[in-house]
Amino acid sequence: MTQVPSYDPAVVEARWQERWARARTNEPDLDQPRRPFYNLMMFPYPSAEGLHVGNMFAFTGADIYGRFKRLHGYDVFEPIGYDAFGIHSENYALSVGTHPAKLIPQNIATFRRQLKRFGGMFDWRHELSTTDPRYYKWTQWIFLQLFKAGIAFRKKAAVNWCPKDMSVVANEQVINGYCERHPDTKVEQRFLEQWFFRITQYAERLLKNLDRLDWSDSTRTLQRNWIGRSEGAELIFETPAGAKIPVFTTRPDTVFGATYLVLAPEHPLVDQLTADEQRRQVNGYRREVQGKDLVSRRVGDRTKTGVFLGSYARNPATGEAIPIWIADYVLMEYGTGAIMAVPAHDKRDFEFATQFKLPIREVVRTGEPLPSVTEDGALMNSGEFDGLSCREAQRRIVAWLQAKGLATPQVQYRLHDWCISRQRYWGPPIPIIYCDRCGPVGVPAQDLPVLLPLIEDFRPDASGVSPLARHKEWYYAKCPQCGAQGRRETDVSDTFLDSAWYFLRYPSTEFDDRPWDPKRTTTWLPVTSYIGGNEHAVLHLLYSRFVTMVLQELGHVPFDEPFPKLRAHGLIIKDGAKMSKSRGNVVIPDSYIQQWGADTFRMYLMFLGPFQEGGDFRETGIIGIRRFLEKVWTTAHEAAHLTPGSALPPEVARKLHQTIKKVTADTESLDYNTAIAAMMEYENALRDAGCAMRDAVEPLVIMLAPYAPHLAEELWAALGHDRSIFHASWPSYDATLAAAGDVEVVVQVNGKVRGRVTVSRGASEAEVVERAMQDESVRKFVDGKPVRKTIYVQDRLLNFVL
RNA sequence: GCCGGGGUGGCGAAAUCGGUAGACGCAAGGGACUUAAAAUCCCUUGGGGAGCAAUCCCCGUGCAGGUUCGAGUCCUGCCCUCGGCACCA
Repeated sequence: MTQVPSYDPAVVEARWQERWARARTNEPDLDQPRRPFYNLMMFPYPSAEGLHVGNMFAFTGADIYGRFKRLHGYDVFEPIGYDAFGIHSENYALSVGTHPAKLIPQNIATFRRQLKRFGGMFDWRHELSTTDPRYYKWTQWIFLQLFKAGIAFRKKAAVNWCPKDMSVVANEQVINGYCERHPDTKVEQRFLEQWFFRITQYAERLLKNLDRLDWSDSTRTLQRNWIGRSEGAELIFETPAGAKIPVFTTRPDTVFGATYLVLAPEHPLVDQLTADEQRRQVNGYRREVQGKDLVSRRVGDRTKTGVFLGSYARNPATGEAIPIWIADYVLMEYGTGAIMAVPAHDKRDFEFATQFKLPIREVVRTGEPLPSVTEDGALMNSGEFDGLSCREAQRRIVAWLQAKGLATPQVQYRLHDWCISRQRYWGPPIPIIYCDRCGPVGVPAQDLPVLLPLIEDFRPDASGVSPLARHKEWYYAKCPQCGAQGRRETDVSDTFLDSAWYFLRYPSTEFDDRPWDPKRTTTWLPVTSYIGGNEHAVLHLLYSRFVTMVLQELGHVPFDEPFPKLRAHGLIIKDGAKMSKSRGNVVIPDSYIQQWGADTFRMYLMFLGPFQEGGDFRETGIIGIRRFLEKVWTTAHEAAHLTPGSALPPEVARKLHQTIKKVTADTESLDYNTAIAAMMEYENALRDAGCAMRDAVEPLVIMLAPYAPHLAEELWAALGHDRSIFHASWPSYDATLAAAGDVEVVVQVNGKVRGRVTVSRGASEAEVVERAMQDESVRKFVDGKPVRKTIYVQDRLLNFVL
């Protein structure tokens, strides 16, 4: 018996991590790659608790894919960085009383240590942090490109305002209308002038390009629904005084049933349309709505509220005067901020009309009870259009009203323009100087970055002025155009802007005179494979696509889609919910790695369930992976002591080729759990056959390398190789051999399994029928009755229908 | 309420094209080895029933229907659960 050393993951893993770093194993030649493969994973937000198991699940899955491609001969570039700006860091810093500029480097140091310990194939030369001035200089530069192109603009928009914090709070900080930090304080709305990006201008392109992206269908569906294209028409309702109220509707066919109008409370025409006797009530309602936070205005079936303005407008189809109301279920942000209410055929309008006793007129006969929303029906109560189908009527009615100047066909998107202003401290300052004479002026490129000053009192105070505005030496700056004294923009930008371009920066991190090097960019981008969480399926991905599209239009990058191939992984659930600090269910991987080793823990996470679906974190079962690795360890060491020569036993050879086939396919499709199961089966087969031959073991060690890289390196070296296993090639399989061998065909009688026959693969139907009829049990159930029909599925099943 | 996932043994799961439901692993039970224990190895393990036995029969993939020779897989309606959300006209 050969002497097999014992497996000590701590020693093995430290050894190989040190060797990888020394030999620069994971640093591809970015300038002269033969087969570049940009393997990107969504960078983490470096929280104070450290990298959690959910992060590690994501990174392991992405790393396995990168290593798999490396073994296929690609020059894999796998960078990592930190998305470290934002409200979370700032709030955390406030709560512990330490400056974020001090906290973040600590957090990053922890993350870096954890990322190195788990054995990711990261190219550490290209690490980046969004908080680094060398990085956010270019975030600001991108803002300026959009500003110059007219894509960045200012407008007023509502924010959540906590009177106690004297500060803006995010939607997620609003709990049932109250401030997260002050449970007794109601959050209000305030209207502030803010910077927006005109993403809506790109809605059609963002939507259309989805068709050619290699993304999962569910992610594309989420994006499509978010963009929310709907076709309809803008109809004009005129008041006796001549005011024109445009409304957007997807159902112009129901215009004869529009019995009142509803405007958003913020609608600019409300003042003008309010009758004197209603003014007090209207103003009261508007105040009430403004007193509500933004969050409680969304979601769910709420009781409808609203107020009559006391005035009327003319229905363009019927000519009758219908009342005008305001209600908070109509949003200023969508369409024209006004709707024609058709209570008979819209659920919300129906509820509202019922509550306020407004007339309901059925105009589509559908045979269903009101409100009937289907478009399968014929028009009624609609004058000359009676009897038409809804589709037909939509075209005809719009054409008819259009001729009278009262309608325009229109496409509306649910997507809003992107508000990038944050009334906060911890972010990149928006590089704008306000000048009384010149207006908002962009900071010249040579003056970038506009450094975020390291002020101690970044806490919002009672003045209600942004923290940055209190620092006069920073706040006042010369107008770049006329030289007069100007004031800096004191808002910082959204973290989604930081992460909307980080993939462009990674290959070019060493350049300070350009955001990305053109040659590096054409060599490595667009990103070959992007893997990240489904929770970012909408915002991050949409914003990145938008920024890339604009940069392409402006001539800065040669492609308009940054992520041609994307795969979304599932979430790791703990105690019935995703891991988050607020839920207190965060699991940190360190102790598991210490106890079991990174390789075991990586594989354990991947074996938990399907990578693209995620699963519940639990602690039982890690031992199973460890046992498997120990078995491979033993088998490989035994093989190392045998002299190669004789051919593999046929059943081992067959199983080997079947395994290579399955592991190759499953790893490519990210079905890591079943790939691991296949390797386990193979190792079991080797032990059953008592076969520890080099030709049987080496392919297994290579297949294991993406999953358990340190262990694979160690075994590869033990097998006598002196270069890293990642210079080896992925094993190929012989399809004929993989398909060889006998198969068991199930024999059914009337759909029930009554017997099994073993035949050689690809046997003819006649042969299988003959064999099946010899089976006693099958004969018993056929019982001499005539077989009406025989169904044969090659190599699988035979069914006699009597 | 809307959008997108998911629901299969005691547990995590597998079944890739409508064709043997439960691969692989955990846990549990039994056995071998050991002075003993740990580790390791071997066997059993969806539920119910028949048989001395080899073995055989019935039921079973959230619920109720449907299509089909055949449904975990397809269709209709519902329930539960996770993630996202901006009552989107």
